[in-house]
Amino acid sequence: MYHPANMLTHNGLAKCWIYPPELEQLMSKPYNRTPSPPTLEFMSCKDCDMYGMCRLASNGEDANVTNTLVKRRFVLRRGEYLYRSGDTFHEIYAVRHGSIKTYIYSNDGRTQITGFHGRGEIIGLDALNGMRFASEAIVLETTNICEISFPHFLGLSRNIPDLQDHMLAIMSHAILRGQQMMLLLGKKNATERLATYLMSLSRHIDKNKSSHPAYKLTMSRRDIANYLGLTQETVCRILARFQEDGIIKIEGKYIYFVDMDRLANLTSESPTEQ
Amino acid sequence: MYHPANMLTHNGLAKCWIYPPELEQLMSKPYNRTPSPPTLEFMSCKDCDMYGMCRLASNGEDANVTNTLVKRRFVLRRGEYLYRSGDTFHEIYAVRHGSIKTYIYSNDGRTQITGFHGRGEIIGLDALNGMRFASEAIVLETTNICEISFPHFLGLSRNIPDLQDHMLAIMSHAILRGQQMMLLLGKKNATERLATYLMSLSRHIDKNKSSHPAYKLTMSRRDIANYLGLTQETVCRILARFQEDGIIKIEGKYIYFVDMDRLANLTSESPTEQ
DNA sequence: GGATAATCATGATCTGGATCAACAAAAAGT
DNA sequence: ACTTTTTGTTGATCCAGATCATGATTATCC
Repeated sequence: MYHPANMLTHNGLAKCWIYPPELEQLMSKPYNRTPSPPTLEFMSCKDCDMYGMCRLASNGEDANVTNTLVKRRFVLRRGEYLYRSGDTFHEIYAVRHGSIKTYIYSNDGRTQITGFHGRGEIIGLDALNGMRFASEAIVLETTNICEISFPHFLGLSRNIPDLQDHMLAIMSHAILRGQQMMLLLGKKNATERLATYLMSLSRHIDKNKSSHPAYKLTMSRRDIANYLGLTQETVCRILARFQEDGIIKIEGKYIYFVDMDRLANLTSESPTEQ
Repeated sequence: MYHPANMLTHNGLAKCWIYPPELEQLMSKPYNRTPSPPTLEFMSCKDCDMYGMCRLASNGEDANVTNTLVKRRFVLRRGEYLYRSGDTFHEIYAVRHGSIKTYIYSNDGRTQITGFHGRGEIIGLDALNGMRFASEAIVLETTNICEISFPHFLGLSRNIPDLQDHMLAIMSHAILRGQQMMLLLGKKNATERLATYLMSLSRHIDKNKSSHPAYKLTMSRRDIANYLGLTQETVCRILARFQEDGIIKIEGKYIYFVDMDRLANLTSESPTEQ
């Protein structure tokens, strides 16, 4: 399997066994070479999109307490790999807090980013056909990850049919997402791609940051461009135009959504649907 | 849900209950407005990629006889819909023989073909999140379809864990396919796209047709172009160039693979993998 | 079988976004 | 604090593939 030279280490050792929320919070605090990491506020399982699934596994009891599905949580920092292509598959992962990018290689070394994954999202599902990861997952900011042993999950789902149904729905959703990306890459122009992408961030938007809903872009312009089948320069230019037009406002890594209706219109999708 | 005006009828009535192979064969024979339909040779379940799954459902017995998983088979003809976007989801479908294209709409009416599906492939898996079809499936030639009731499947898989695993693997594979398409649409040029597409047909290649492996293109140039994020004209030109270069040979709807090694090199993927 | 409509093919022109280039700003490292 | 590296920004130029146009085949329909 092709791997271009890469400075980043595969820090499997950064993983550690499950620990109480207070300690967890402490562990993700500012740390040597990271001047101002995102503050990792305490997050209850109840705020996680995976809560439904975790609760199903716990027979309806509070998943935050029972930990039936998730046996292990750990923290990874920017630049660390969660898995690499070719790794044998044992676990799937849920993002509890933070963000991760996944990408694949063409055989001549070009890469295509296949997704940015935020809180509550499950990744690694592309590996369970073939039992090896075909993609790579790299962490974009200090990220809290729930690890789910796949054999353990299968065992649980034998007795809890709803859990199986839930997984099928999640995988079906991933297939849908792929189809939407085919539409974006195959039929939309650069402006529409950017607008669609920015709108898709709205799910993670922080409404308490300022007068306008804000989002912290943990990925670089280059990453966004790669994901959308464009170049860095084009992404820059279009973001600048959106800002000139008063649709967004950019301040460093933060993007403020000033006029989301207008942004929605630029996606070529009606704003009500999604 | 958006539906552009369309001449073709949603012929749900073309469906009929399961019937013996001989009758089945008879039913798909030449028929009024179809001057020379593809001859539908008798096909045993053993030749179908779904055989493994059907046999699992039948507890290892011959699926051709037991019909545990598939309760109904039917034939659709060119231009008929298998399902349309917005239809409520009850069944998934396996292509037993023939070919089907699936596509989605952007909200302003552009379409993106999301796949061409041949024998042994399962379609409809994108619907089980939301329980409505998000895509449309239209038949490209006289096609033999196995219908699998999804609730029935779920019931079976409760008692047959391997069946569930098999389904997860199939869905995982569909996710992988989507990622590969993102790479193709996001990073490959027109020549590479065509070469990749033609190579992907090799799975269905008929080696007995002539001196060279042959494939009958049941989809139009326009469909291929749409699928690959190109225009009709570009597809035409590149196919013509491939022919000039002695890589393929085109005769009407048939394409002959003259030099598959050279074709594989043009995909940007090493020929050994895939 | 002959009219009509799709589909396919190929040439001429145009353009959205890539590429190239040069610098500014921010991170990371010492 | 100061250097080095990475990331972001903006302008000038170029080109792969879209668009436009026209005719040749091939299906479809009555």
